[in-house]
Amino acid sequence: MHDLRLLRERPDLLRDALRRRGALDALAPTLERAEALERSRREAIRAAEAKRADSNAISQEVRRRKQAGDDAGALIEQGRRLGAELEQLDRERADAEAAYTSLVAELPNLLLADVPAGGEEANRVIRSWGTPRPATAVRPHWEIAEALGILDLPRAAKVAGSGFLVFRGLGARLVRSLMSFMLDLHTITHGYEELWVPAVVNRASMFGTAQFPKFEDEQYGLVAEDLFLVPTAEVPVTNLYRDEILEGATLPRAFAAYSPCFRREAGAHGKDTRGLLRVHQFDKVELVRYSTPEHAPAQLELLTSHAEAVLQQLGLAYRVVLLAGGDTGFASAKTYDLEVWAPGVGKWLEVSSCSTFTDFQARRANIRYRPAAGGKPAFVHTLNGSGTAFPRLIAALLEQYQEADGSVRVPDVLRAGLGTDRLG
RNA sequence: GGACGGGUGGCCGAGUGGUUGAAGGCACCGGUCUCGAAAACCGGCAUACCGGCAACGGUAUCGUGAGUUCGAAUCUCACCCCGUCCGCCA
Repeated sequence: MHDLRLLRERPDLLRDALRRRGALDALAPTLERAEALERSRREAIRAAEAKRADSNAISQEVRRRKQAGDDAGALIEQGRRLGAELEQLDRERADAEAAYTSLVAELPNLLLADVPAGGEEANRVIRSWGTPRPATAVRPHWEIAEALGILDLPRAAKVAGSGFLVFRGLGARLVRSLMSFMLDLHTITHGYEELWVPAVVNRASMFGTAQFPKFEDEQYGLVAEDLFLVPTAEVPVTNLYRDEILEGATLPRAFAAYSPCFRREAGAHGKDTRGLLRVHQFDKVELVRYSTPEHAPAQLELLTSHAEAVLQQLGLAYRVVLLAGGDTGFASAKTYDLEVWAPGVGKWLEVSSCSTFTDFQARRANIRYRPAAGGKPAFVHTLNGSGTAFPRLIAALLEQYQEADGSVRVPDVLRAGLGTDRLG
């Protein structure tokens, strides 16, 4: 959600962001309609409020006359007629406002100045870490996992459907170990507060983080309850402080939460369908930070470094990619993707996406802070990043650490949790 | 799932149809007093939108939404949430 005043006074900023997102052509008509709607909206508000003022004045006069013992019958009749007119004007106002806000809700966030224009091809690798294992003589992870008996895709498909997972034995224990490893790293070393949150959320939460209304068809819903399975812990964690005012002195605040994540992946049929690359339910430890506006850019760098630490401790080669405008998510103002090298499939796999949302989510969710220096409450900046998503990480681990004899070496930091230094 | 009670400003809390955006208190800000502080006292203190260069004016907001009424925090209905008791249950 944008500041409506900014929208009115600096439409050039929005146009620039849309251009860098490569969405200007697609959204220019929306923008023009919004600008036209804004005018009729204001006219409707003015008309309705003027009529309401008349109506209020009549009510006051009725009261005065009644107290004075005078007859108010004619006035009451006048008020009645005014009320009918008012109803009409109010309806027009409501229609104009609804049309305008629903249109504005479709506009993506502005972009920070250093986000490159263009689509995926304009993404920039900012830095790399580790030595990628050559993509030769390494089997893809689904073959390794099947051979080790730690993943049972056919039975997962039987009990739930394609795109769902059953880990078994050390595979299941690997998931559990990753959960502990990541949460310990972020809470003990990086200072995050650990949260355990609902796996379902309501509409207001989905709107707050901007999954709704634009991406409703990506979500699994519990129809009878009007609740939705979380696509990421970002939703419950960011909405934790919805409609609240935080003390400025308590910022920045940092939360780490494990949750299962559910995504319909509508429209992604046929892409990365094998193995662990794209599934409907996966596990993730999510990092969320609340910041004042001035510190948010630095907070994004810090958050990204915390997600990177996971990969470093696991000894996995990765690269940090600054997404171009066209690849940057709807609500994000700037995003770094962390891509881990998976030699078996010969691809860099996105295991984390670290973003700053400026005040875009905070407006929608009405999350404010009272500046420590005093002054009016202002919207916080929200940030989040995966730290990290499990399935693709597991794929990279299996492919990176497979030995010639078919077994898989376990990185040091997972040995205690797994109770072994070798799978197979 | 059933019965009853309740949701008012940053917080607590009055208010059951008419100058109530809403008493009072706390917190916060400014001042007087003081060497300084506390206390006491005085004053200030919601947000959003619309119009206006501005002073200022208007409108909305008492859980949410609809309704009754000339007029709703106050009456009606639905829903949400919290509490207490009962039932059920891992």
